[in-house]
Amino acid sequence: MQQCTCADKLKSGIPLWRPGEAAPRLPEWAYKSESSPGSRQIQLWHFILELLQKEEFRDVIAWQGDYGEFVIKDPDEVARLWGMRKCKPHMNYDKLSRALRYYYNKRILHKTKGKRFTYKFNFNKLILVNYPVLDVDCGYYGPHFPTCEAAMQYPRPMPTLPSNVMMMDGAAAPIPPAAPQAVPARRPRGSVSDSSEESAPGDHTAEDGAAAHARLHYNHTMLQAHMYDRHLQMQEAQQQSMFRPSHRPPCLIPEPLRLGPASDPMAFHQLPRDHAFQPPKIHSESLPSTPSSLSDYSSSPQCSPMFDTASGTRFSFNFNFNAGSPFDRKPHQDLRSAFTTHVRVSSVDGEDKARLQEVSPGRITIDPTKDGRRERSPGRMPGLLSPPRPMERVRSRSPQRFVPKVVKTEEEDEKYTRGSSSQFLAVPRLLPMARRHSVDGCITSENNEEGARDRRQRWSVSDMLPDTGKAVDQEGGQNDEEGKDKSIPIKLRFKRKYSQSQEQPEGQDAPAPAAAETARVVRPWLDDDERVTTVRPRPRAFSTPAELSNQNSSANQQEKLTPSSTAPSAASSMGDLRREGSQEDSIPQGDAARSRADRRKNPHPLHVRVKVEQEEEPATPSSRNLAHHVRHYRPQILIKEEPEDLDDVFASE
DNA sequence: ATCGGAAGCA
DNA sequence: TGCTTCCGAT
Repeated sequence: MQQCTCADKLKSGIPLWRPGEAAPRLPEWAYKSESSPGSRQIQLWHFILELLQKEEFRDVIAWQGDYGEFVIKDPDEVARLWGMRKCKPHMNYDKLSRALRYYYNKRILHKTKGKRFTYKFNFNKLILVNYPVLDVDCGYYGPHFPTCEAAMQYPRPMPTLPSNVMMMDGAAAPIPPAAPQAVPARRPRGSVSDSSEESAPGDHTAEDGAAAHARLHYNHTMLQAHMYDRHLQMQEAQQQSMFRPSHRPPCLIPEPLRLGPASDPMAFHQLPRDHAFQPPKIHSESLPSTPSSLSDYSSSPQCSPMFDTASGTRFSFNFNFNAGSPFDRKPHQDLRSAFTTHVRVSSVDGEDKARLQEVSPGRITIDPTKDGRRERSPGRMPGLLSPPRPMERVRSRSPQRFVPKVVKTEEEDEKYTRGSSSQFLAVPRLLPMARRHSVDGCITSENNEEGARDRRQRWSVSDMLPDTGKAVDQEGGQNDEEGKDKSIPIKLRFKRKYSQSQEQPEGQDAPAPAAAETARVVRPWLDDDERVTTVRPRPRAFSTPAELSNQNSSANQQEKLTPSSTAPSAASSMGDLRREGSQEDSIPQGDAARSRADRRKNPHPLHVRVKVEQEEEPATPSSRNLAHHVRHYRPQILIKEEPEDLDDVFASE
């Protein structure tokens, strides 16, 4: 019996059939599954990424348009190749596209509407699902298949990045990454195997499992943190370009320091360049012709998704910070969006608002006690930037000082529904709190009277927090209902109120604005699927609005954003924020005790509400496919930013 | 062209 | 579980 599988043939170099040939009559082995116990077949999206990486298939399938977007130029050929790989000689585009459509529900892909044969990867999803990005075991797949370390042609550390700022789970100091030599032997190309089992940290290295895991954790955190930073920088720049006269700062990011291996926690960039995967060009007509003034981002990366084909499970990106093409920016931003996921600012003081987008990974503070100014939220700081594996739903134990002011909009609601999934990477708008504005139908309280009432409302809310010891409704029994509710636990009372307000139709016949808004906006409890972490904004000195105001308008084109965009855009969000921040002179200082300079240098950390949000279940799953849908029901992360504490917010009003 | 239900397969 | 196959609807 011939046990030769497709995989065997591929490994041995025996072609199944050449692209372009008529569908052959396949030999017997071709009809056998290549799957065998312990090794899963290649998945379609892996395969797509493979093709996208290979130069020779540029005329068949290629990156195009936005980041993660690709166009199948020759559907029949792609189908044939896929069928070849899967030993399905009758594969065609109709079938292949059905498989692709299944990725819609899984949020791996979505269709680029209006563009034929054009789909877009949801790298956000991929990253989360395939966490960790880094692994100590990095397979090698030949020149087209980057090793992990090559994939992590990591941006050189920011000069401002202290060596001890990342503190995950209480770790006081970073664990240095393994030396490159520790990377295990390379796997020959062609071994299509799922390394999910075989690449567990420590499996192939001499280091002890805990250390490996810690390092992995660290690496992943660093990666995400850095991406997060770059994401924010990009948003900042783009947003500036949208709302400021054009003119660009000479250099947003200082020339990176060349750090030695000992001091460089992410020394991947010192690895040989020939391992680096040359990313597909992410050029496109949708990207702007960026003026040279933009190109002085010293560390603009070439950033391209890469699938670790050897592992079959990991997904990574290439950073080439030496190859800063202006065309890199959009992808770059999207990539970072993938890590920041959804950021919303709802309540910060003027300066923090203005600086929020400058949050630096080097300043992401997991251990909040470092700031001696005041005590922070206790308890574990969940992995906003380093999600635990597996993703766990953690209930924040003590959200005492945590008074979120989340303005929930229909837009936001829709954003997380499948219907608007075309904006996977969109970052929701940031809603300034100190001076709340009406956004998409949200009720405002701009005038003084309402503002005052609003303050009372919010104070009352904070007073109702369990830890204040003042669980007395200072609203003075606005209605009988509320008086009756006194016997109800506070949290439940608020939940009820919140729910009621959510059910209120927006717009006409709204109840008293302040009450409605307060009820809608303030949600002082943590839901079961929410957690709290803390982010410290990067010091203002790193980039100022004035510097950023020089941004030209090309980023606008780059984003292809319009005010009427269906989904809130990062840039518009940041625009809201920036405009708020620019009014800082008109906003009373939130922390009178601190000088402005001091606050620039040491911005208050921000509480971040991290929501592990279940995807919306697809509507009306069929009976048979119900289980199917459930299988694909995966969590996502929603990040909502919160003020460090109430003093800043309330004092600023 | 695209979508998605349904059933089947490994 | 991840498709593959088929097919009716839009």
